[in-house]
Amino acid sequence: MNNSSQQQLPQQQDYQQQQHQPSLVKQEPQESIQLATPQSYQQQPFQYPHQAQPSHNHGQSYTGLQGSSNGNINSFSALPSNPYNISSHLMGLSMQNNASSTSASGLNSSSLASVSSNTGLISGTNSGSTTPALAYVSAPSSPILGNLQYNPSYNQNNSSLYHQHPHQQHQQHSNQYSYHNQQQHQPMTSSNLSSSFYPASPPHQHQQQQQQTSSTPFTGMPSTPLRQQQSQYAPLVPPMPDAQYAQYHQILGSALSSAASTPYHSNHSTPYSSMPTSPTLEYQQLADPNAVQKPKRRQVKNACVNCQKACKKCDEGRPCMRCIKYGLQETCVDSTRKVRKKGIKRGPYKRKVPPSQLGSASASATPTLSHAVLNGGPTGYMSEPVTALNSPTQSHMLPFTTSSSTMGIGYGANSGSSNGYPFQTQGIDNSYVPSYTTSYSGASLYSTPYGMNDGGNVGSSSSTNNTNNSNNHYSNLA
DNA sequence: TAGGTCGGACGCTCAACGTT
DNA sequence: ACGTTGAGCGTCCGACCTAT
Ligand SMILES: [Zn+2]
Ligand SMILES: [Zn+2]
Repeated sequence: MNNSSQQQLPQQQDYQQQQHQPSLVKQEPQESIQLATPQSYQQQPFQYPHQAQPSHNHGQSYTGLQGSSNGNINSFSALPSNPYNISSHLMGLSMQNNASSTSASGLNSSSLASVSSNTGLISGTNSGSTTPALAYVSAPSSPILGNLQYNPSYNQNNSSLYHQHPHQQHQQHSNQYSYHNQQQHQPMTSSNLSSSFYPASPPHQHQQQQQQTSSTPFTGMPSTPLRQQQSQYAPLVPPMPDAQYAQYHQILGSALSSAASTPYHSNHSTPYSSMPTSPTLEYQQLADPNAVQKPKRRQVKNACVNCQKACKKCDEGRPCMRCIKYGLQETCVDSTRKVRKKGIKRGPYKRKVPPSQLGSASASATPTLSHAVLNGGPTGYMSEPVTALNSPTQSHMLPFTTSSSTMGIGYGANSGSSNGYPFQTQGIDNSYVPSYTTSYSGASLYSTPYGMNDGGNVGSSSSTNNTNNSNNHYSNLA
């Protein structure tokens, strides 16, 4: 128990947007949580390629570690009655020790530590070193806490960000909440962040990464298999019984067997009404009813933090169906979104060519429809070859210019053109090279200076000065 | 069989562009 | 001023694995 850690809670909670958005930092009442003396978790040195960070940002210091070597750290003197949420108020302790970080006051100088409120997870990273680690602090009275856990999450430059979404990280300099739900957005406070530790998902240890090898940054993992440890708290939060689930949602039984299978709920605005067989898909009517196409997927504007981390379907309700199912209601809050950067020059736009000039290319679509043009896409765009049976039927608008203009042909566009290179090529082969076996990805085909991949996931923010990262999975945080 | 991970496909939004 | 383009960035499908 380290009193000092308690004292620092308040000041360390602003792990994330502290400097840029002070106002968003919510000072939550700190609870008396007693933490074991933080110890720098250095015993498991492992290294990861500096450059080759795993996609998905596994290494970001979402949850790093800080914990006693034996994992038995103490007690949460004030555990909430809610079995599913140990404490939504526990403060995240965060410290960092990297060059760019802000002051590292506190606990172990060498690490960034944080306490996951709802799980009691204490995490920290040692950005400067190669020994990030994560520990779960067991809370005796807690039904869901496990014990020491090593987290492969390593940290990159931005270790200062606690439980932050990769995409958000790259923009820490302009941290702002999404224009989307500003009023709903909550600062990444402990309660909110804690949610970022997805109880139902133990620390992310992707198998492949661990056992592997070159591709894995976690080659030097501790001898103890993470998976083994995970099992201890596998369901950190046991799924809520269906009955309860049903009650919660006020819907009848059978429909509740699983959130996935029965996404519909009156409280959830997401239109599930015409739900096809696929449980998690939401569909929209296609422009062409005759076309046998893959229905368009609908997304919620803002997934909750839990779903976001799990990369699972969320809905508009709060708590969302999924969180309800897993007893994560308390941490089901909207995830934050960054504000799109402005002032980015894009270069000249291509002009679409009228259908008539496209030859046989079928371009039936509405000319004015700029987005999600189905089948054939807008004029001047060619949809993927039919040969791509597996390929998404959504037309990935592959801009191809009929005119022999100098316009860049071949953006390796993906959705909406995410991966194209705006105007330059910088030596990169911009030509469009279809690779339809599965789905092509401009990113995979061409490496960009930014390691661009798809729109949002990897290196999306590429054009920014972001250092960072790569993907959008919150994994490690569990 | 259920649930966790996570690569990457796909969708949405909106500022930059272009045109009127 | 308004329509279009397409990049930024988010969601979440679905394959793969492990645990039960
Ligand atoms: Zn959700
Ligand atoms: Zn939720």
